[in-house]
Amino acid sequence: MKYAKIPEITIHRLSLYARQLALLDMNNVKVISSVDIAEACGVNSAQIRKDLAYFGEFGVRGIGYYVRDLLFELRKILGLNQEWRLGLVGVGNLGAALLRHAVFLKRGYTFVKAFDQDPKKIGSQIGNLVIDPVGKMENEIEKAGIDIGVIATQSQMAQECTDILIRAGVNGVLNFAPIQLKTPPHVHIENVDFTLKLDALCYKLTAESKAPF
Amino acid sequence: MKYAKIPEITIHRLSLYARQLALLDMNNVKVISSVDIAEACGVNSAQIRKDLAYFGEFGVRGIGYYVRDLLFELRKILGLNQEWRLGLVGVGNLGAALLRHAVFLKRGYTFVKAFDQDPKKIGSQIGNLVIDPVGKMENEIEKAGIDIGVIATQSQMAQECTDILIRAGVNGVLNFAPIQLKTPPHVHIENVDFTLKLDALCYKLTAESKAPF
DNA sequence: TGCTGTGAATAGTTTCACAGCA
DNA sequence: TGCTGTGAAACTATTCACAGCA
Repeated sequence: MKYAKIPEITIHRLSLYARQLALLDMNNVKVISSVDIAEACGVNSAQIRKDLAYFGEFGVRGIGYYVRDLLFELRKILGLNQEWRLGLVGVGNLGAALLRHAVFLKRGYTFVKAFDQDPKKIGSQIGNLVIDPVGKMENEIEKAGIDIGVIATQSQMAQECTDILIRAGVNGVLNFAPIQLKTPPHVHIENVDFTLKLDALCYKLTAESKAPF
Repeated sequence: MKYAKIPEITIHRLSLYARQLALLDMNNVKVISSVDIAEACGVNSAQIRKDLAYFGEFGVRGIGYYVRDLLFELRKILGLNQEWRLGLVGVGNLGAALLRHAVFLKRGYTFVKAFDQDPKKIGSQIGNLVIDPVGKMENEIEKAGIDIGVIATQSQMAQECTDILIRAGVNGVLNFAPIQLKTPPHVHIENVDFTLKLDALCYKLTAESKAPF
């Protein structure tokens, strides 16, 4: 085990491995080799062993990895062995869909607050959450003990809302708005940017049709 | 200009640059330097010049880049100077939100078909689209001339639906399901995976609180 | 034997630093 | 002068290949 700083991409892959192991565990698979995880995740097997080596030695030579043990370790590494409290900012089409999305709950993420600036939405209920005004955010976030802010506002509002989140003490932001947020270094941002992914698809489809065959 | 193969990450950055340039153009900025684009996008300025160099010489020494010209070139490179026809598979919370999402239309993407397997949803209307049964997909997709399939189904359905898309001749898939899709090499997949991003946030927030200060 | 863990080799990406040009 | 475009250097990530061990 090394004490180097861990590449971002390794973390993303660990999450991928964890997901795959959860699937295997559900199917009652007990032991698996790095080659088989690699196959399922579309990566090289040495990559997996290297990724894991940042954090310890989890395998058994000649055998492989015990699915449930490795899953447990990965969840511990990623910090998924605890409940995370999310606050949603912007309850438009996308925001509302996220609130209702089962994936979050299944994985220990709970939306405990939702904010919007539209007076027509404020006070209305989605699931068991009542939508609060953005004006109350700064106070409510601290009260509710929110760990992670989820930005699903229009792009124009995103920076302003993020600033409020940060003032309220939130250090992690999941940003769905297609904009580069400016934040102080202690705040962690992850962007979910599907317009960018769509553009990349278009490039590939276009470049391919231009290429000589 | 080089004829090397272009890294995926360069394409993603080009999309980022294009977005930034569109913003500048809207604000009537005429000329900009790589240093200023770099600042706005959070990258190194040499990076931008290198990325552009894959495709040509778009700048003027001593001056910088003409915003509108560079934007035009980037849109051409990415293939955004045409209309793209999208087909949605899975009209759940997320799928319905995507159909209603203004971002797509603003950028030349149009959903021309939507499919679901739920008999209660089939025939109902969202925007100006009537939801069709998944059973009709293979035929309808070819008829509708769909370029890109958007998977917003449950994970269990995602692979099956993708297979149908591919059989119907779709070569580009934007996948919102948290699963690694298996596809033949000529098919391009982009994954929009916010559970993975959330996990990464949790890691960073956790690792930080463990780190020595 | 058959796997993991890892040093070494390779491949890829980013940044520096400056020549070259409007 | 003040920028771009780009070789060279530095850095980072991936893959190979095999020692080491259950």
